[in-house]
Amino acid sequence: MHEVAPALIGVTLLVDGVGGRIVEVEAYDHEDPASHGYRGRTERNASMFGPPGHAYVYRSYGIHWCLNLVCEGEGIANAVLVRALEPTHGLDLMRKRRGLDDPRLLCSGPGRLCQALAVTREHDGLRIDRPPFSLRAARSAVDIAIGPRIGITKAAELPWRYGLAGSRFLSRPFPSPSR
DNA sequence: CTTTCGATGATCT
DNA sequence: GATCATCGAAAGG
Repeated sequence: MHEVAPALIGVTLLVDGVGGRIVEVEAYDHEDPASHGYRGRTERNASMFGPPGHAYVYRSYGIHWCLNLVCEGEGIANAVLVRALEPTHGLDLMRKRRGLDDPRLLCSGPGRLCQALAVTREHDGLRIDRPPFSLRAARSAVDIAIGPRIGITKAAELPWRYGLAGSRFLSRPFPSPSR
C-alpha cells in the first residue's frame, strides 16, 4: 500500500484518452479509521474489497465523484485516492467539462479531476488497465513529497498523502520541510 | 491573502 | 438524524 501509493506519482492516467500525470495521491488501508473500508464491506465500498487493479468510485458530499485505485489482496480493503493530475491529454475537453480555462484548476482535487475526466459511478469496479482507463508508467524517477491527508476528521495526523514535490498542479501545497 | 458557509444526497447509525 | 476522503462563492483583513 505505502509502496504502491508513491509509485503512482508520475504515472499517466487517462480515461477515454483524457487525463494526465498523477501528481497527488492518498493511501487508505483497512486498519485506517478514515477509510471507507474500515468498518467492513458495504454496498458502497464493495469494489474496495474486490481484486486489485480495479477502480473504486464513490459520491462525495452528494455532489462530487472521487476515484480510487484498489491495491493489494482481494478481500483486504486497501485503496489509493487519486487527488490531482497534471493535465496532458484532452485539455479542450476538460476545459469544456469544467467550464474553466486555467489548466491548474482542471484536475487539482479529487472532485475536479473526476469532473474533468467524466468519471462517475459507471466506472466503479472497472479494471484500470483496460479501456476506458489506461495507465502509462512514469517517464523517469520523481521527487516525492509526503504529508498529512486532506479533508478528513479521523486519523488526520497520519502522513499518508504523497505528491510530486513542487508541482503546480497539487490540490494544495505540501507543508514545508520546516525550519 | 484568510475564513466561513451552503449545496446536496447517498450512506450509515 | 448525523456524517462526509469536496468545491466554490462570498465576506473579511
